Amino acid sequence: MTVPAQKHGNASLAIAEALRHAILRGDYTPGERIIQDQLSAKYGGSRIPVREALRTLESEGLVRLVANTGAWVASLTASECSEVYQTRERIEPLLLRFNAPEITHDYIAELDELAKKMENARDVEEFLRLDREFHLGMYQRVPTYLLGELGTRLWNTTQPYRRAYTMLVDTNNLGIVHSEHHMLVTALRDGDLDLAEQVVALHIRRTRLHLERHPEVFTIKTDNTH
Amino acid sequence: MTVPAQKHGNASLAIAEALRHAILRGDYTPGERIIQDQLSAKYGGSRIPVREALRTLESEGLVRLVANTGAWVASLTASECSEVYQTRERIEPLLLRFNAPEITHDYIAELDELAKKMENARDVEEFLRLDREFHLGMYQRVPTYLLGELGTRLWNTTQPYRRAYTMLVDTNNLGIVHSEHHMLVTALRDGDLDLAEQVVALHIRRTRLHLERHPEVFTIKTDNTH
DNA sequence: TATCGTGACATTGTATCCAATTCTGGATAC
DNA sequence: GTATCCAGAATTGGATACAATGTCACGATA
Repeated sequence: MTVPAQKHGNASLAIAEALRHAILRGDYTPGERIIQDQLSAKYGGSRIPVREALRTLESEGLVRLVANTGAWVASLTASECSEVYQTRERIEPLLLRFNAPEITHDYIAELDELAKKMENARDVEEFLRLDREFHLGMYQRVPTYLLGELGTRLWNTTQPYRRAYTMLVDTNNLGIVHSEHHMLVTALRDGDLDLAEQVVALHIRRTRLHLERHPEVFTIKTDNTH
Repeated sequence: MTVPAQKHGNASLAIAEALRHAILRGDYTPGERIIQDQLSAKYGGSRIPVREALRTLESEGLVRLVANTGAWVASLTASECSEVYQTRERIEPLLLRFNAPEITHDYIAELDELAKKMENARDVEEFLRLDREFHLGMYQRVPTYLLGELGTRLWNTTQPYRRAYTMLVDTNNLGIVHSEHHMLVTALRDGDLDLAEQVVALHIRRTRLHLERHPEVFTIKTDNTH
Protein backbone atom coordinates (compact mmCIF):
# COMPACT_ATOMS: atom_id res chain seq x y z
CA MET A 1 0.00 0.00 0.00
CA THR A 2 1.56 3.23 -1.15
CA VAL A 3 0.15 6.43 0.24
CA PRO A 4 -0.02 8.91 -2.62
CA ALA A 5 0.94 11.96 -0.56
CA GLN A 6 -0.19 14.10 -3.47
CA LYS A 7 0.51 17.36 -1.81
CA HIS A 8 3.66 18.42 -0.14
CA GLY A 9 3.36 18.66 3.60
CA ASN A 10 1.10 15.74 4.28
CA ALA A 11 3.31 12.71 3.97
CA SER A 12 3.97 12.41 7.69
CA LEU A 13 0.29 12.90 8.40
CA ALA A 14 -0.74 10.29 5.85
CA ILE A 15 1.80 7.80 7.15
CA ALA A 16 0.71 8.38 10.74
CA GLU A 17 -2.89 7.80 9.76
CA ALA A 18 -2.13 4.62 7.82
CA LEU A 19 0.05 3.19 10.56
CA ARG A 20 -2.45 4.07 13.28
CA HIS A 21 -5.15 2.31 11.35
CA ALA A 22 -2.95 -0.73 10.78
CA ILE A 23 -2.14 -0.99 14.47
CA LEU A 24 -5.77 -0.64 15.56
CA ARG A 25 -6.79 -3.13 12.90
CA GLY A 26 -4.46 -5.64 14.49
CA ASP A 27 -1.99 -5.88 11.62
CA TYR A 28 0.78 -5.47 14.17
CA THR A 29 1.01 -7.27 17.46
CA PRO A 30 1.89 -5.34 20.62
CA GLY A 31 5.64 -5.33 21.15
CA GLU A 32 6.46 -5.77 17.48
CA ARG A 33 9.51 -3.94 16.21
CA ILE A 34 9.03 -1.14 13.69
CA ILE A 35 11.82 -0.44 11.18
CA GLN A 36 11.81 3.04 9.69
CA ASP A 37 13.23 1.85 6.36
CA GLN A 38 10.50 -0.72 5.95
CA LEU A 39 7.79 1.87 6.54
CA SER A 40 9.31 4.39 4.15
CA ALA A 41 9.55 1.64 1.53
CA LYS A 42 5.96 0.56 2.16
CA TYR A 43 4.44 4.01 2.01
CA GLY A 44 6.89 5.51 -0.48
CA GLY A 45 9.04 8.38 0.67
CA SER A 46 12.09 9.01 2.74
CA ARG A 47 12.53 8.19 6.40
CA ILE A 48 12.00 11.78 7.54
CA PRO A 49 8.18 11.77 7.39
CA VAL A 50 8.21 8.26 8.84
CA ARG A 51 10.14 9.53 11.84
CA GLU A 52 7.68 12.35 12.35
CA ALA A 53 4.76 9.95 12.05
CA LEU A 54 6.35 7.71 14.69
CA ARG A 55 6.66 10.69 17.02
CA THR A 56 3.01 11.49 16.51
CA LEU A 57 1.96 7.93 17.25
CA GLU A 58 4.22 7.83 20.25
CA SER A 59 2.39 10.84 21.66
CA GLU A 60 -0.85 8.93 21.14
CA GLY A 61 0.54 6.01 23.08
CA LEU A 62 0.45 3.61 20.14
CA VAL A 63 4.19 3.43 19.57
CA ARG A 64 7.13 3.32 21.89
CA LEU A 65 10.38 5.10 20.90
CA VAL A 66 13.80 4.55 22.39
CA ALA A 67 16.60 6.87 21.34
CA ASN A 68 19.23 5.34 19.10
CA THR A 69 17.51 2.01 19.34
CA GLY A 70 14.19 1.91 17.62
CA ALA A 71 10.44 1.88 17.72
CA TRP A 72 7.99 -0.75 18.88
CA VAL A 73 4.25 -1.10 18.76
CA ALA A 74 3.09 -0.23 22.25
CA SER A 75 2.21 -3.01 24.62
CA LEU A 76 0.58 -2.83 28.01
CA THR A 77 1.04 -4.90 31.09
CA ALA A 78 -2.07 -5.96 32.96
CA SER A 79 -1.59 -3.24 35.57
CA GLU A 80 -0.96 -0.55 32.97
CA CYS A 81 -4.17 -1.54 31.23
CA SER A 82 -5.96 -1.41 34.55
CA GLU A 83 -4.66 2.12 35.04
CA VAL A 84 -6.01 3.14 31.65
CA TYR A 85 -9.40 1.71 32.53
CA GLN A 86 -9.44 3.53 35.86
CA THR A 87 -8.65 6.72 33.99
CA ARG A 88 -11.46 6.04 31.54
CA GLU A 89 -13.76 5.52 34.51
CA ARG A 90 -13.20 9.13 35.49
CA ILE A 91 -12.89 10.72 32.06
CA GLU A 92 -15.75 9.19 30.10
CA PRO A 93 -18.53 10.33 32.42
CA LEU A 94 -17.17 13.85 32.04
CA LEU A 95 -17.05 13.44 28.27
CA LEU A 96 -20.65 12.31 28.33
CA ARG A 97 -21.59 15.42 30.29
CA PHE A 98 -19.84 17.68 27.80
CA ASN A 99 -21.60 16.03 24.88
CA ALA A 100 -25.01 15.80 26.51
CA PRO A 101 -26.41 18.96 24.85
CA GLU A 102 -25.95 17.36 21.42
CA ILE A 103 -27.19 13.90 22.29
CA THR A 104 -30.58 14.49 20.73
CA HIS A 105 -33.54 12.20 20.50
CA ASP A 106 -32.56 11.28 16.95
CA TYR A 107 -29.07 10.40 18.02
CA ILE A 108 -30.32 8.34 20.95
CA ALA A 109 -32.33 6.33 18.43
CA GLU A 110 -29.10 5.70 16.50
CA LEU A 111 -27.42 4.54 19.70
CA ASP A 112 -30.32 2.20 20.34
CA GLU A 113 -29.91 0.83 16.83
CA LEU A 114 -26.19 0.28 17.38
CA ALA A 115 -26.82 -1.53 20.65
CA LYS A 116 -29.24 -3.88 18.91
CA LYS A 117 -26.86 -4.52 16.01
CA MET A 118 -24.16 -5.40 18.53
CA GLU A 119 -26.34 -8.15 19.94
CA ASN A 120 -26.48 -9.74 16.51
CA ALA A 121 -22.86 -9.16 15.59
CA ARG A 122 -21.57 -12.15 13.63
CA ASP A 123 -17.89 -11.91 14.41
CA VAL A 124 -15.52 -10.21 16.79
CA GLU A 125 -14.40 -7.56 14.31
CA GLU A 126 -17.95 -6.43 13.67
CA PHE A 127 -18.65 -6.29 17.39
CA LEU A 128 -15.52 -4.23 18.03
CA ARG A 129 -16.38 -1.82 15.25
CA LEU A 130 -19.92 -1.29 16.55
CA ASP A 131 -18.76 -1.02 20.15
CA ARG A 132 -16.28 1.66 19.17
CA GLU A 133 -18.89 3.54 17.19
CA PHE A 134 -21.34 3.34 20.09
CA HIS A 135 -18.95 4.70 22.70
CA LEU A 136 -16.62 7.06 20.85
CA GLY A 137 -19.37 8.40 18.61
CA MET A 138 -21.23 9.55 21.70
CA TYR A 139 -18.16 11.50 22.78
CA GLN A 140 -17.68 13.33 19.53
CA ARG A 141 -20.95 15.18 19.23
CA VAL A 142 -19.37 18.33 20.61
CA PRO A 143 -15.83 19.43 19.72
CA THR A 144 -13.61 19.66 22.76
CA TYR A 145 -10.13 20.96 23.42
CA LEU A 146 -8.58 17.77 24.72
CA LEU A 147 -11.19 15.52 26.32
CA GLY A 148 -12.21 14.00 22.99
CA GLU A 149 -8.64 13.20 21.98
CA LEU A 150 -7.93 11.85 25.43
CA GLY A 151 -10.93 9.54 25.31
CA THR A 152 -9.89 8.27 21.89
CA ARG A 153 -6.35 7.71 23.06
CA LEU A 154 -7.43 5.70 26.08
CA TRP A 155 -9.67 3.65 23.83
CA ASN A 156 -7.00 3.10 21.18
CA THR A 157 -4.17 2.01 23.44
CA THR A 158 -6.30 -0.73 24.93
CA GLN A 159 -7.69 -1.93 21.61
CA PRO A 160 -5.52 -5.08 21.19
CA TYR A 161 -6.50 -6.31 24.64
CA ARG A 162 -10.17 -5.53 24.09
CA ARG A 163 -9.90 -7.66 20.95
CA ALA A 164 -8.16 -10.51 22.72
CA TYR A 165 -10.64 -10.41 25.57
CA THR A 166 -13.65 -10.34 23.27
CA MET A 167 -12.32 -13.32 21.36
CA LEU A 168 -11.77 -15.10 24.64
CA VAL A 169 -15.32 -14.74 25.94
CA ASP A 170 -16.93 -15.00 22.50
CA THR A 171 -19.48 -12.58 21.15
CA ASN A 172 -22.57 -14.40 22.40
CA ASN A 173 -21.47 -14.39 26.02
CA LEU A 174 -21.65 -10.64 26.33
CA GLY A 175 -25.07 -10.45 27.95
CA ILE A 176 -24.12 -7.98 30.66
CA VAL A 177 -22.42 -5.71 28.16
CA HIS A 178 -25.61 -5.49 26.12
CA SER A 179 -27.72 -4.85 29.21
CA GLU A 180 -25.45 -2.00 30.18
CA HIS A 181 -25.67 -0.48 26.72
CA HIS A 182 -29.44 -0.56 26.90
CA MET A 183 -29.39 0.90 30.39
CA LEU A 184 -27.31 3.77 29.09
CA VAL A 185 -29.70 4.40 26.21
CA THR A 186 -32.62 4.38 28.62
CA ALA A 187 -30.95 6.81 31.00
CA LEU A 188 -30.19 9.17 28.12
CA ARG A 189 -33.75 8.90 26.83
CA ASP A 190 -35.02 9.80 30.29
CA GLY A 191 -32.66 12.76 30.40
CA ASP A 192 -31.14 11.39 33.60
CA LEU A 193 -27.56 12.51 33.08
CA ASP A 194 -26.38 11.54 36.55
CA LEU A 195 -27.57 7.99 36.01
CA ALA A 196 -26.02 7.91 32.55
CA GLU A 197 -22.67 8.94 34.03
CA GLN A 198 -22.94 6.20 36.62
CA VAL A 199 -23.80 3.56 34.04
CA VAL A 200 -20.78 4.51 31.94
CA ALA A 201 -18.50 4.37 34.97
CA LEU A 202 -19.88 1.01 36.06
CA HIS A 203 -19.63 -0.37 32.54
CA ILE A 204 -15.93 0.48 32.42
CA ARG A 205 -15.34 -0.67 35.98
CA ARG A 206 -16.93 -4.06 35.45
CA THR A 207 -14.96 -4.62 32.26
CA ARG A 208 -11.76 -3.73 34.09
CA LEU A 209 -12.46 -6.21 36.86
CA HIS A 210 -13.14 -8.89 34.26
CA LEU A 211 -9.92 -8.10 32.45
CA GLU A 212 -7.99 -8.28 35.69
CA ARG A 213 -9.19 -11.86 36.05
CA HIS A 214 -7.77 -12.78 32.65
CA PRO A 215 -4.04 -12.04 32.72
CA GLU A 216 -3.52 -14.40 29.78
CA VAL A 217 -4.88 -11.63 27.56
CA PHE A 218 -1.65 -9.75 28.16
CA THR A 219 0.67 -12.46 26.94
CA ILE A 220 -0.12 -11.95 23.25
CA LYS A 221 2.77 -9.55 22.86
CA THR A 222 5.98 -10.78 21.27
CA ASP A 223 9.01 -11.16 23.49
CA ASN A 224 11.06 -8.20 22.23
CA THR A 225 9.46 -5.98 24.82
CA HIS A 226 12.56 -4.02 25.79
CA MET B 1 22.00 29.16 25.04
CA THR B 2 23.51 26.31 23.08
CA VAL B 3 22.55 22.80 24.04
CA PRO B 4 25.68 20.63 23.83
CA ALA B 5 24.01 17.46 22.53
CA GLN B 6 27.25 15.56 22.93
CA LYS B 7 25.82 12.23 22.01
CA HIS B 8 23.95 11.26 18.93
CA GLY B 9 20.28 10.82 19.60
CA ASN B 10 19.66 13.42 22.23
CA ALA B 11 19.46 16.71 20.35
CA SER B 12 15.69 16.64 19.88
CA LEU B 13 15.24 15.67 23.51
CA ALA B 14 17.48 18.46 24.73
CA ILE B 15 15.78 21.04 22.54
CA ALA B 16 12.35 19.88 23.66
CA GLU B 17 13.40 20.19 27.28
CA ALA B 18 14.90 23.65 26.82
CA LEU B 19 11.91 24.96 24.91
CA ARG B 20 9.42 23.45 27.36
CA HIS B 21 11.25 25.13 30.21
CA ALA B 22 11.34 28.45 28.37
CA ILE B 23 7.60 28.33 27.70
CA LEU B 24 6.73 27.42 31.30
CA ARG B 25 9.09 30.10 32.53
CA GLY B 26 7.11 32.64 30.57
CA ASP B 27 9.81 33.54 28.05
CA TYR B 28 7.21 33.11 25.34
CA THR B 29 3.71 34.51 25.41
CA PRO B 30 0.79 32.29 24.40
CA GLY B 31 0.07 32.63 20.70
CA GLU B 32 3.63 33.63 19.83
CA ARG B 33 4.94 32.33 16.54
CA ILE B 34 7.82 29.83 16.61
CA ILE B 35 10.26 29.80 13.68
CA GLN B 36 12.19 26.56 13.22
CA ASP B 37 15.26 28.34 11.86
CA GLN B 38 15.47 30.60 14.88
CA LEU B 39 15.33 27.65 17.26
CA SER B 40 17.94 25.66 15.39
CA ALA B 41 20.20 28.73 15.40
CA LYS B 42 19.59 29.31 19.11
CA TYR B 43 20.25 25.75 20.20
CA GLY B 44 22.82 24.93 17.53
CA GLY B 45 21.91 22.21 15.09
CA SER B 46 19.76 21.67 12.05
CA ARG B 47 16.01 21.98 11.83
CA ILE B 48 15.44 18.22 11.96
CA PRO B 49 15.74 17.83 15.74
CA VAL B 50 13.87 21.10 16.20
CA ARG B 51 10.97 19.67 14.25
CA GLU B 52 10.92 16.54 16.35
CA ALA B 53 11.04 18.61 19.51
CA LEU B 54 8.09 20.65 18.28
CA ARG B 55 6.12 17.46 17.68
CA THR B 56 6.89 16.34 21.21
CA LEU B 57 5.78 19.63 22.69
CA GLU B 58 2.68 19.59 20.53
CA SER B 59 1.73 16.28 22.06
CA GLU B 60 2.17 17.88 25.47
CA GLY B 61 -0.17 20.65 24.49
CA LEU B 62 2.45 23.37 24.76
CA VAL B 63 2.82 24.04 21.05
CA ARG B 64 0.39 24.14 18.20
CA LEU B 65 1.46 22.88 14.75
CA VAL B 66 -0.26 23.58 11.45
CA ALA B 67 0.99 21.75 8.38
CA ASN B 68 2.88 23.86 5.85
CA THR B 69 2.26 26.90 7.95
CA GLY B 70 4.09 26.90 11.22
CA ALA B 71 4.14 26.49 14.96
CA TRP B 72 2.79 28.65 17.74
CA VAL B 73 3.05 28.62 21.48
CA ALA B 74 -0.25 27.18 22.64
CA SER B 75 -2.88 29.54 23.92
CA LEU B 76 -6.16 28.74 25.60
CA THR B 77 -9.49 30.44 25.47
CA ALA B 78 -11.35 30.85 28.73
CA SER B 79 -13.61 27.90 27.95
CA GLU B 80 -10.71 25.66 26.94
CA CYS B 81 -8.99 26.47 30.21
CA SER B 82 -12.20 25.68 32.03
CA GLU B 83 -12.27 22.30 30.29
CA VAL B 84 -8.73 21.58 31.44
CA TYR B 85 -9.67 22.44 35.00
CA GLN B 86 -12.73 20.21 34.86
CA THR B 87 -10.50 17.41 33.62
CA ARG B 88 -8.05 18.05 36.45
CA GLU B 89 -10.98 17.87 38.85
CA ARG B 90 -11.51 14.25 37.82
CA ILE B 91 -7.91 13.21 37.26
CA GLU B 92 -6.05 14.59 40.25
CA PRO B 93 -8.11 12.81 42.90
CA LEU B 94 -7.33 9.57 41.07
CA LEU B 95 -3.65 10.50 40.94
CA LEU B 96 -3.72 11.13 44.65
CA ARG B 97 -5.22 7.69 45.20
CA PHE B 98 -2.52 6.03 43.14
CA ASN B 99 0.21 7.81 45.05
CA ALA B 100 -1.30 7.40 48.48
CA PRO B 101 0.80 4.34 49.43
CA GLU B 102 3.98 6.42 49.13
CA ILE B 103 2.70 9.55 50.81
CA THR B 104 4.44 8.76 54.07
CA HIS B 105 4.49 10.67 57.31
CA ASP B 106 7.85 12.17 56.39
CA TYR B 107 6.55 13.33 53.08
CA ILE B 108 3.43 14.81 54.63
CA ALA B 109 5.74 16.85 56.84
CA GLU B 110 7.45 18.14 53.69
CA LEU B 111 4.08 19.08 52.23
CA ASP B 112 3.23 20.94 55.42
CA GLU B 113 6.53 22.79 55.13
CA LEU B 114 5.78 23.74 51.52
CA ALA B 115 2.32 24.99 52.45
CA LYS B 116 3.83 27.23 55.10
CA LYS B 117 6.54 28.55 52.79
CA MET B 118 3.86 29.41 50.28
CA GLU B 119 2.16 31.66 52.81
CA ASN B 120 5.36 33.66 53.09
CA ALA B 121 6.22 33.67 49.39
CA ARG B 122 7.76 37.01 48.48
CA ASP B 123 6.84 37.14 44.83
CA VAL B 124 4.63 35.46 42.29
CA GLU B 125 7.36 33.33 40.78
CA GLU B 126 8.29 31.85 44.15
CA PHE B 127 4.64 31.14 44.89
CA LEU B 128 4.16 29.42 41.54
CA ARG B 129 7.26 27.29 42.04
CA LEU B 130 6.17 26.16 45.49
CA ASP B 131 2.59 25.57 44.39
CA ARG B 132 3.81 23.37 41.56
CA GLU B 133 6.11 21.45 43.86
CA PHE B 134 3.31 20.97 46.37
CA HIS B 135 0.81 19.58 43.88
CA LEU B 136 2.85 17.81 41.25
CA GLY B 137 5.35 16.43 43.75
CA MET B 138 2.52 14.65 45.49
CA TYR B 139 1.59 12.98 42.19
CA GLN B 140 5.02 11.67 41.43
CA ARG B 141 5.67 9.47 44.41
CA VAL B 142 4.65 6.40 42.46
CA PRO B 143 5.56 5.88 38.79
CA THR B 144 2.50 5.55 36.59
CA TYR B 145 1.92 4.63 32.98
CA LEU B 146 0.14 7.79 31.89
CA LEU B 147 -1.64 9.45 34.81
CA GLY B 148 1.48 11.26 35.98
CA GLU B 149 2.25 12.64 32.53
CA LEU B 150 -1.37 13.60 32.08
CA GLY B 151 -1.44 15.50 35.36
CA THR B 152 1.75 17.32 34.43
CA ARG B 153 0.37 18.18 31.02
CA LEU B 154 -2.84 19.62 32.42
CA TRP B 155 -0.78 21.65 34.86
CA ASN B 156 1.67 22.88 32.22
CA THR B 157 -0.82 23.99 29.60
CA THR B 158 -2.56 26.24 32.10
CA GLN B 159 0.64 27.67 33.55
CA PRO B 160 0.57 31.09 31.79
CA TYR B 161 -2.97 31.73 33.00
CA ARG B 162 -2.18 30.59 36.51
CA ARG B 163 0.66 33.10 36.46
CA ALA B 164 -1.53 35.91 35.12
CA TYR B 165 -4.26 35.12 37.62
CA THR B 166 -1.86 34.98 40.55
CA MET B 167 -0.39 38.33 39.58
CA LEU B 168 -3.90 39.71 39.35
CA VAL B 169 -5.00 38.74 42.84
CA ASP B 170 -1.57 39.24 44.40
CA THR B 171 0.16 36.71 46.60
CA ASN B 172 -1.19 37.95 49.92
CA ASN B 173 -4.82 37.61 48.90
CA LEU B 174 -4.66 33.86 48.63
CA GLY B 175 -6.11 33.03 52.01
CA ILE B 176 -8.53 30.37 50.80
CA VAL B 177 -5.81 28.66 48.78
CA HIS B 178 -3.64 28.31 51.87
CA SER B 179 -6.55 27.00 53.92
CA GLU B 180 -7.23 24.35 51.32
CA HIS B 181 -3.60 23.29 51.28
CA HIS B 182 -3.65 22.88 55.05
CA MET B 183 -6.93 20.98 54.87
CA LEU B 184 -5.35 18.60 52.41
CA VAL B 185 -2.31 18.06 54.63
CA THR B 186 -4.60 17.38 57.57
CA ALA B 187 -6.70 14.90 55.64
CA LEU B 188 -3.57 13.05 54.54
CA ARG B 189 -2.19 13.04 58.07
CA ASP B 190 -5.47 11.53 59.27
CA GLY B 191 -5.26 8.91 56.55
CA ASP B 192 -8.67 10.01 55.29
CA LEU B 193 -8.14 9.43 51.59
CA ASP B 194 -11.76 10.07 50.60
CA LEU B 195 -11.64 13.48 52.24
CA ALA B 196 -8.29 14.22 50.63
CA GLU B 197 -9.74 13.44 47.22
CA GLN B 198 -12.64 15.76 47.88
CA VAL B 199 -10.40 18.59 49.04
CA VAL B 200 -8.30 18.32 45.89
CA ALA B 201 -11.40 18.34 43.70
CA LEU B 202 -12.88 21.31 45.54
CA HIS B 203 -9.58 23.17 45.39
CA ILE B 204 -9.49 22.83 41.63
CA ARG B 205 -13.17 23.57 41.24
CA ARG B 206 -13.04 26.77 43.26
CA THR B 207 -10.01 27.98 41.32
CA ARG B 208 -11.83 27.28 38.07
CA LEU B 209 -14.87 29.27 39.15
CA HIS B 210 -12.60 32.17 40.11
CA LEU B 211 -10.81 32.02 36.78
CA GLU B 212 -14.13 32.01 34.94
CA ARG B 213 -14.90 35.33 36.59
CA HIS B 214 -11.69 36.87 35.23
CA PRO B 215 -11.79 36.61 31.46
CA GLU B 216 -9.20 39.38 31.18
CA VAL B 217 -6.59 36.78 32.14
CA PHE B 218 -7.06 35.23 28.69
CA THR B 219 -6.26 38.35 26.73
CA ILE B 220 -2.51 38.21 27.35
CA LYS B 221 -1.93 36.26 24.18
CA THR B 222 -0.63 38.07 21.10
CA ASP B 223 -2.98 38.53 18.19
CA ASN B 224 -1.44 36.03 15.75
CA THR B 225 -3.63 33.32 17.15
CA HIS B 226 -4.55 31.60 13.88
C1' DT C 1 -11.71 53.25 -1.59
C1' DA C 2 -12.11 48.37 -1.47
C1' DT C 3 -11.10 44.06 -3.60
C1' DC C 4 -8.62 40.99 -6.09
C1' DG C 5 -4.64 39.10 -8.43
C1' DT C 6 0.46 38.62 -8.60
C1' DG C 7 4.92 38.47 -7.66
C1' DA C 8 9.02 38.06 -4.52
C1' DC C 9 10.24 36.46 -0.16
C1' DA C 10 10.01 33.70 4.06
C1' DT C 11 9.19 29.41 5.93
C1' DT C 12 8.08 24.72 6.06
C1' DG C 13 8.44 19.75 4.06
C1' DT C 14 11.25 16.07 2.10
C1' DA C 15 15.28 13.60 -0.06
C1' DT C 16 19.85 12.30 0.19
C1' DC C 17 24.04 11.66 2.36
C1' DC C 18 27.01 10.82 6.26
C1' DA C 19 27.94 9.99 11.30
C1' DA C 20 26.97 7.75 15.54
C1' DT C 21 25.07 4.01 17.88
C1' DT C 22 23.35 -0.43 18.61
C1' DC C 23 22.82 -5.17 17.40
C1' DT C 24 24.46 -9.77 15.71
C1' DG C 25 27.18 -13.67 15.22
C1' DG C 26 31.18 -15.98 15.48
C1' DA C 27 35.88 -16.61 17.39
C1' DT C 28 38.42 -17.10 21.45
C1' DA C 29 39.44 -17.99 26.28
C1' DC C 30 38.21 -20.13 30.46
C1' DG D 1 29.47 -25.62 27.73
C1' DT D 2 29.47 -20.82 28.89
C1' DA D 3 31.04 -16.18 28.93
C1' DT D 4 33.57 -12.38 26.76
C1' DC D 5 35.07 -9.70 23.21
C1' DC D 6 35.44 -7.84 18.78
C1' DA D 7 34.50 -6.96 13.79
C1' DG D 8 30.83 -6.05 10.46
C1' DA D 9 26.11 -5.25 9.47
C1' DA D 10 21.87 -3.09 10.41
C1' DT D 11 19.65 0.77 12.01
C1' DT D 12 18.82 5.19 13.81
C1' DG D 13 20.14 10.42 14.30
C1' DG D 14 21.39 14.66 12.13
C1' DA D 15 23.20 18.09 8.43
C1' DT D 16 22.76 19.98 4.14
C1' DA D 17 20.34 21.00 -0.07
C1' DC D 18 16.43 21.65 -2.56
C1' DA D 19 11.30 21.57 -3.54
C1' DA D 20 6.75 22.93 -2.21
C1' DT D 21 3.89 25.87 0.18
C1' DG D 22 2.23 29.93 2.50
C1' DT D 23 2.65 34.98 3.50
C1' DC D 24 2.40 39.60 2.50
C1' DA D 25 3.20 43.84 0.34
C1' DC D 26 2.18 46.13 -3.91
C1' DG D 27 -0.24 47.62 -7.67
C1' DA D 28 -4.12 47.12 -11.04
C1' DT D 29 -8.89 47.30 -11.60
C1' DA D 30 -13.70 48.02 -10.70
